[in-house]
Amino acid sequence: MTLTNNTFIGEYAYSLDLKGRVNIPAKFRQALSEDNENTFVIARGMDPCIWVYPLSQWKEIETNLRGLSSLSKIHRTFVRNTARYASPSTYDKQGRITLTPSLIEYAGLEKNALIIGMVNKMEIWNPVQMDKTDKETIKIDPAAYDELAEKIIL
Amino acid sequence: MTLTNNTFIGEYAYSLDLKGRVNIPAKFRQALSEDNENTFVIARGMDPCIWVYPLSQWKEIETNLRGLSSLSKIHRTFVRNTARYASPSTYDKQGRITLTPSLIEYAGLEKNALIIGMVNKMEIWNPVQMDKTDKETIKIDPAAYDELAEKIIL
DNA sequence: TAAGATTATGGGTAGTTGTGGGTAATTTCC
DNA sequence: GGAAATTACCCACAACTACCCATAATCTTA
Repeated sequence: MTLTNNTFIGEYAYSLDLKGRVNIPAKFRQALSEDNENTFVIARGMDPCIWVYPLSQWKEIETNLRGLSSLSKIHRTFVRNTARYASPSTYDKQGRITLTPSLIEYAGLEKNALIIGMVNKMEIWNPVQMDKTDKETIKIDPAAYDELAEKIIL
Repeated sequence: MTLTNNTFIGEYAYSLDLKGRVNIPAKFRQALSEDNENTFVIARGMDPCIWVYPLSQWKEIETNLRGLSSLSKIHRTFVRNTARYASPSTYDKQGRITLTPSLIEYAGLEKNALIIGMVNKMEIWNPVQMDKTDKETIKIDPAAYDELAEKIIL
């Protein structure tokens, strides 16, 4: 079953090799539309994980960043922090992308890598860190979901 | 992987040699479109760093500067400060540009240089100064980012 | 169930990239 | 006009990265 273009769901466990490479799940690769040229853009996530965008998705973000003027300090800082840790990565013949040492360190990745589909992008986590974050998440005030209820029908 | 034309993302650590040369990351050079003739324009950044524009991008800025009337003191000052320290620099066969002593001093550059992709341009920082600025950035009111969150979906 | 195809993981190699230094051409200054 | 200083261009090496091949495990299909 082929998924909707550039849409990622599900969870996969892979390993990170000595050269900093991780496999992209075959299903995710198949979901990539042609214009992405087998390329993803990896960046710092808001949580301690790596965000992986399809190239076309990232280009939209770039377009928006271009619209911000560097005369504004806030805008400058935002562009810098967003673009700084981002890096394009084309997957090889075996379907792997190479992560940057900086992002591996940021996400605290070791041998194991958990890849999670986030619909418009994917996340790469250290499984240990994911567990920890899961436990903290439970403490979220259920009332916070009320706001979402207005936006999303499950 | 060839990037989008004249678009720069990512962070690179290079060294400044005794002749005042720094390497331009290979990826950035490859992203330069032909009409730039291997040339960048270096200028003072708003932060204590050097801004490096592709020649074509700089020409657009010049056009915008032409549109400012010197009748306004603010405009006069802005044009003067922008144009004053700007200088074109073509990279050599090894991919390095030569910085001016004035800009090296302004950015407080020593042995190490941090090159940061800012989408439409790049920044050259002394890593020590960058760290300091990063720490100040953390203090920025998170609410200020909310405005941006409405414009850009990550 | 068995054979073939696909997928996940490891490692080797050739080409590219970053850095230092050298030499010739150009500019500056007396 | 000539010497000194500066700049631009070129060569060489070491480190790294992208690309390729090999193998084992898993899934698919007849």
